[in-house]
Order: sequence, then C-alpha cells, then structure tokens
Amino acid sequence: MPKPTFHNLPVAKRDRILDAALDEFAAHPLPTASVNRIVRAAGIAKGSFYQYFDGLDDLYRFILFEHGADLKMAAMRAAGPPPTGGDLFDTMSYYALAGLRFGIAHPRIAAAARHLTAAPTATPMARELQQRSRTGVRHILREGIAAGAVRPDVDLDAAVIFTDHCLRATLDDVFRMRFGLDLLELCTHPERADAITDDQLLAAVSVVIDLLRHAIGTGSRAGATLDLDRLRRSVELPE
Amino acid sequence: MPKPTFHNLPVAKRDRILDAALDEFAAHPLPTASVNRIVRAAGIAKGSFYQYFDGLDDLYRFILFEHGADLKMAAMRAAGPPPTGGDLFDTMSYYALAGLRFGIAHPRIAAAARHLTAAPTATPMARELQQRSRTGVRHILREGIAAGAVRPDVDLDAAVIFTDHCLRATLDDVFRMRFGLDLLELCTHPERADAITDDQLLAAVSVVIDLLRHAIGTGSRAGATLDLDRLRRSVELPE
DNA sequence: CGGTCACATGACTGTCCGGTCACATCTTCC
DNA sequence: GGAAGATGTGACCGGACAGTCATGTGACCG
Repeated sequence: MPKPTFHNLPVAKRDRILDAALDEFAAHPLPTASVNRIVRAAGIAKGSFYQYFDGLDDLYRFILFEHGADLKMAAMRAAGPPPTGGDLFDTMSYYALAGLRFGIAHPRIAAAARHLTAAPTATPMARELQQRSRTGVRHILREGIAAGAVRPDVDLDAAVIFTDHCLRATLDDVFRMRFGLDLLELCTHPERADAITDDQLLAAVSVVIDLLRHAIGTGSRAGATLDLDRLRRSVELPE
Repeated sequence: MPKPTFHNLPVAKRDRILDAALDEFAAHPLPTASVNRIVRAAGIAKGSFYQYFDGLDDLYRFILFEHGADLKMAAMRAAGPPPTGGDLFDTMSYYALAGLRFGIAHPRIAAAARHLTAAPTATPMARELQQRSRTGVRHILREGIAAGAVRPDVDLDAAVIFTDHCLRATLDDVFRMRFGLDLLELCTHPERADAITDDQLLAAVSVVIDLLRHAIGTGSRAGATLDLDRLRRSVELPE
C-alpha cells in the first residue's frame, strides 16, 4: 500500500505520478520497469518516491488492484445491467464488451494488467489477478450449469481455465487481429480507437462467445442474470 | 546465427554452453536474461561468448528455433504417425500429447518457448513463433473443413486464434492444474514427472480437445490425416 | 520568536549489466 | 624451428539501476 504521504499529496502532483507510472507499466512489465524513469517523467525526486511507496511492487499493486480496479468497476457499473431476455452467453457478451470498451478507454491499465497475466513466471500478484478472474468465471459457470445453459458434464476445472482464456487472451487476440490495433499503440495513439464502431466490437465479441457457446453450452438458450455486485464479492479475496 | 567458432567447438564444451543457456532461458525471459550468468555457469570467458554469438538474442534464437525445433521434430517423428481410424480431433489429440510429452522431457526448452509466447510485447521472435504455430493450425483447420470435420461456418481467422490458444495456453494450464506441476519445477525436479502416467496425460489432453471438438467440430467424426512433414513445410518461413 | 514535524531533494553507494580489446595461447602449415 | 592465423581471456569501460541519507524547506503551533 502507498504510504499516507502519497494520499496527502496535492491532486495535481499525485496525478502526475500516476500518469508517469501508468506510462511505465504499460511499456514495461514489473521486472524491467524502472523507478528512475518514473521519477524522471513525473518530475519528482527519487527520495520522494520512497516516501510515497515501499518500492515498485507497491506502486504496481496500487495501480492495478486499487486505481485500476476502481475505474473498471465504475465503468462496468456505469454501463448498466445487461439487457434482459438473453441467455447466459448473451450476458457474458455484454460484460465482455464492457471490458473491451474499458480497455480502449484505459489502454495503459489494460496493458499493465496484460503484462501481469501474460507473465509466465507466476508472481504472487499474477496469481492473485488470475485467481480473481477465475473465481468469477467459476461462479458464472456454476450458475450456468444450474440454469441449464452450460453442459453439466463438462469438467468444471478445465472449463474455468478454458473460459478464462477465451474471455481474456483469445478475445484480446481476436480484437488485435480484427482491428490491427495493439494495446500499446492505443496508448500512444488513442485517436485510433475512434474508427472502431460498437457494432464492430460486438461482432468481435460474438465470434468468441459463439465458440464458447458451442464448446460448453447446452444449446437451450437458458437465461441467467449475473449480478455484478454478487460477482464482485465472490471474486474479492477474504480480507 | 551462432558464428562458425561455436560449431567448431568440442562437443563437451558446446554442450556445457547450451546447458547453461537453457538454464538461463528457462528461468528468465530474454529481457532479463544475462550473459554474465551464462558465462559464469558455463565456465567460459565473456570474450569467448561474443566469439560464438552476436549477443543474447542470437543464442536465444538458436536455442529455440534450431536446437529446440530439431529436438521437437525428432520427438514427433519418433512418436510415429497417428493411429488410423480416428477423426481430425483424435489426430490433434495425438500430436498434442506428443507435444506435452516433449515438454516433460525437455522442460527448459518448453519454458523458454513459453516465456516467448507469453510475452505481451510482440518482439520479432515472438511474432515468428506465433506465426509458425498459427500457420500450422490454419493448415489443419482448412483440412478439417474440407474433410467435413470442422464447421464450415466458423470464422477461420478467429478459429485459428482460438484453437491455437486451446492447444497451447489452455492445455498448458490444464496440465499445470491437474498435476500441480509448473514447468519451472519440472526443470529443477525432473523426477516429479515419473508420477505422471500416459493415461493421465491423455485424459488432460482429451478434456481440452473435447471442448475444441464441441466448439468448432461438426459432430460427424470425419477422418483426416495430418502429414507431419507437409505440416512442417507449411509452417516454415520462406527462406 | 523558536521549536517541531512532515515532506523534498539529489548526490552517493554498491551492484550488475553488455560489450570491447589488448594480450595470451594454441594450431596449422611451411 | 617459426610465422601466421584462429581462438581464448578477463580486466576494463560507460551506463543503468535500487535504495539511502544528510541536508534543506516550509508550514504550523505554543
């Protein structure tokens, strides 16, 4: 956790630091990120950095798990509840779409998170992020099975891993392929996102969700509503 | 490419260097790998290293794309052709199983490759590895469509990405989950692989392939034989 | 006023790194 | 033998890094 000194900072200065940190973490995974570069970009003294944070890890964790998580939750909430009448997979589409939109609006956060999820060496932070995601997915799949939308004969553990990959890595790649747009490019050229229409985004999501639907769905368009808050509670680690 | 001096080396010395490099690349992705550590472990002078290789990239590329690729191809060939009578997905299982076995036998190579595929920043080498894999998958899917084993209405581009993720990342994770065994642990404790039976491995593969079958298969158990050599040729970059 | 406390600063230390190069050693061939 | 070329070597250079700390600054309070 950042030290109290950080939270006491004037907003402008705090934002300058967050901005520099986001730039750094979007461009570099934790092991190659540099305190020196951040303080240079933020225009603060090195000593000050260590008065705000315990170290890079501390800042990284704050950016992803507090700053980023808050922004994302707010965005999901602002999107409103999914339209009624769809089945479980329609609801998943809806949230996946909101997730994509969030990544487009905040490419640096998405890029930082991807550095973590993609890291092959399982750091505690990566584990935590993965666990959060998979706990949520498991929750959804269990509801799906109960509602008759998901085949009850799937191996749940494997299905969780599979669905998680679909919703994150595969969707990411399909997005990149369809729009020829890497997250990092989006960080430096945010205007490129303007060319993307909602229909195109939805189409990209649908392709992946359809594969998912065939893979684990029952074929009966059973309905299921995902309660965002319940989902969130299920995901959050015990305190 | 390594310089001729490297290939002229006495076998024992060359193997010492390869061994040290494999240790390093299994434990560290390219950006944090260190020449110093390698030469220390291999017991050679730093200057010698630069007489064998242009730099770390050079060695990394050699390890993955020559040394590793040769070993893997040999292993696949040694496994023999897939049993006849199965459909396309059975054949995929067969090769996926051979791939898993290779990873167990050569965990350091598999770990190094994963560092590359997982890296979120698309280096030229990562791109090349991904392209090789996806070209092969595309080849397979097209044959699958022609043979009636794969739904012709799938979006081919998306299906390639999807299948590629299933066969590599998802399978990897399912393996890790089922056996509680990370690749890196396997590097340091190869004896742990002894506890794994072929049946268990096949079961892990089958779970993933079944999801894949549901996702993109037609349901008709159409047969298709994958010719390893033709596949390899389709994957190799034009020279 | 003086004293205290929170924050700011950047020079400094010790470490590691990649890459070089002048020199040593070994091989080969005449 | 001895010359020439190939190979081996590690001290050395410049640069980057994380983290520290003595010193400075300014605000607040009695």
